[in-house]
Amino acid sequence: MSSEADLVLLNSALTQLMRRLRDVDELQGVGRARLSALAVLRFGGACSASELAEREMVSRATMHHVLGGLEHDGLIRRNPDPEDARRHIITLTSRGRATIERAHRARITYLREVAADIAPGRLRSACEVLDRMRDVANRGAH
Amino acid sequence: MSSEADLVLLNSALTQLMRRLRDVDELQGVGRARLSALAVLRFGGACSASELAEREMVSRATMHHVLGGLEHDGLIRRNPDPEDARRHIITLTSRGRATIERAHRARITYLREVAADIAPGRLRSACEVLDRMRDVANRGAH
DNA sequence: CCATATTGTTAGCATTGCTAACAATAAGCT
DNA sequence: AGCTTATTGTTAGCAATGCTAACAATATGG
Repeated sequence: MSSEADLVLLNSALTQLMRRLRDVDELQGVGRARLSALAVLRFGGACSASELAEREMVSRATMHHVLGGLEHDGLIRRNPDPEDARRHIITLTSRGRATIERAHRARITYLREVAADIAPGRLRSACEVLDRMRDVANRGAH
Repeated sequence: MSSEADLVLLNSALTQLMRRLRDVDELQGVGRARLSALAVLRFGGACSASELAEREMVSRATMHHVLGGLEHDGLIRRNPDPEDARRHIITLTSRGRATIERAHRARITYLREVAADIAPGRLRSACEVLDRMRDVANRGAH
């Protein structure tokens, strides 16, 4: 039983906040898809290119291109899988890990600045609400 | 004085929720940049191509391409400005207006579903928090 | 052993973004 | 008036991110 006006406000706030986070990301000099792939590797662990494509909900061909760029920039390595000659296990290089951690820090720092004048209790409640919404949304997305 | 863990959670929830909203957008059969341009025209009013580019924080060349696609699909019109022969005033066609309103409805409907089990008071508070954060972020972005 | 599936790869396309250049037009200054 | 400068739309050309369709190499299941 949520108010229409609340949801409209939420939609535009989400959209514009996300745009600002994109601006923060762009300062890293690594594209969105590449940064996102690094994040999946960092927080989800090493895996094959196909599995990475699946986690990112992107085609294998697209992930192949993204990984090509990341490898060219020395942020990942493609290691042959000893148990399956078709596969490559994708791992972060130390530069790759440093890059994604720096980008993550930049986002958190930015969010802290932007939330500076929000009462801690209200902020926490809002985070819980969004986390719950994310959960419900992801449940439906599979 | 915001907790690190809250902000980390907020970042991932924002990112993933936004991805779901993108999925909803894609069902409209109109690309992101085009949908966004339609939204600016619908909720900000008719304006020139350059002004549209500025509002979307995108180059004139990029906006020119986006408008080309929208015009080709019959969603906007480029009308010569009687007061300035260089300019075109961009207006929505009725199909363009219908398209952006349908897309907006789809987003709101989706958010309502995803927030179905959140208590109205908590949801409202969360919306206010995000609205405030958006305000602060946009203040810094100009 | 043979059919089928999976994995990575390539080719080719569309969309979204950029910068650099250009012509037409407007605006400002002397 | 004329001359310079700024703005507007446009084009060309590039890069990144996405797609599908096809292919070879390899696994897997009968």
